[in-house]
Amino acid sequence: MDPESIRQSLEGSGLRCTPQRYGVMAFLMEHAGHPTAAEIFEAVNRLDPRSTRATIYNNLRDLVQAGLVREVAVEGRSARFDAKGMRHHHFVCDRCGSIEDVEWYEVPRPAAGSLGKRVLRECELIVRGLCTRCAPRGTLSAKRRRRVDT
Amino acid sequence: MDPESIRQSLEGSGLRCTPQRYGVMAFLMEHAGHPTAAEIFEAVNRLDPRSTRATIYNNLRDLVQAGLVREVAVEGRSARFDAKGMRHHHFVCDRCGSIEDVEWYEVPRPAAGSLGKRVLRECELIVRGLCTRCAPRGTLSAKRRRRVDT
DNA sequence: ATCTCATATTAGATATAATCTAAATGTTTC
DNA sequence: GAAACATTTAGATTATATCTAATATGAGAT
Ligand SMILES: [Mn+2]
Ligand SMILES: [Mn+2]
Ligand SMILES: [Zn+2]
Ligand SMILES: [Zn+2]
Repeated sequence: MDPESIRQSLEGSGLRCTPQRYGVMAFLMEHAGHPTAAEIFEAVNRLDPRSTRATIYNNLRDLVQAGLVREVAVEGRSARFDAKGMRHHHFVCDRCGSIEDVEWYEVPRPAAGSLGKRVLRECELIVRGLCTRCAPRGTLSAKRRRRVDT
Repeated sequence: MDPESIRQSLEGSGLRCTPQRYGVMAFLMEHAGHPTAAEIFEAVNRLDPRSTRATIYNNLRDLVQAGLVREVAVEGRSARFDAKGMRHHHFVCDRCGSIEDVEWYEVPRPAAGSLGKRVLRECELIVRGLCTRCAPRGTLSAKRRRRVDT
């Protein structure tokens, strides 16, 4: 990912380009795996400038507010994050819980009658099933939902 | 909601129909508002047999395992629950964060090519926008995402 | 290049949500 | 009614996220 373009998208959103913030943004752009704050913390600190937990959370909050990052809507304990690049849907594995991107396509909107006075902005999809790694092991025992390690 | 049918769905899933468990299930069936564990705790205890926090969580876990209840996939700190009655999609308000049901309809599946070897089970929709209460106030200031009280 | 100050980072404390523990209570089976 | 099993309970514990207020720093102004 182009370092200069990251700097520019940060500054274009009125955010200073600090090493810590840059690290979070760069990591999210390079990893479409929807990491948790803890995973981001560990990853960016494995390289250089040691960020604090608080800094990671602060930056995630700022990046979300700026519209560069979003928190992914999934069930489960900890928030997962996603650099907002190309629009896309999500696939969630019943067995291991991994979340993968699914190529964007327009989805038919609910009938006007069923929406009432609500103002609709977007329709996003959550596709569920078994991921490539879990599919072979059969459709049973989709219980544990334990995230297998990459 | 018919008390006897609740009892039956519990026992049909191999769960004993205790007052505490019944209370959780009945509350979820009567309130399509996707309450948190804390909200359920407070509500069922406002009536009679005082459940413990642990009991609420235990029963939610059991009900989810039994397939009678699901945890709703949304962003945010605490888990939200939903009695699995009729299939439906969800609407999430950008402004107040409220989650409402949207009448079910089949959604076109992703192209086979974009799914790869994944095994697809279901496609559910998250519709975003402004709820009936928030729509009049205009589309701006969709920032706070503070849940307004009912 | 240096100054300046709004912004950002930090360590640690605190808050909140969820789970665990082991003991007590309730229910079913024999 | 005793044994076996399921459920509830209070309280401790863990996990996740946020807050605080002291310090450091980046980027524009000079
Ligand atoms: Mn994604
Ligand atoms: Mn629902
Ligand atoms: Zn999987
Ligand atoms: Zn609203």
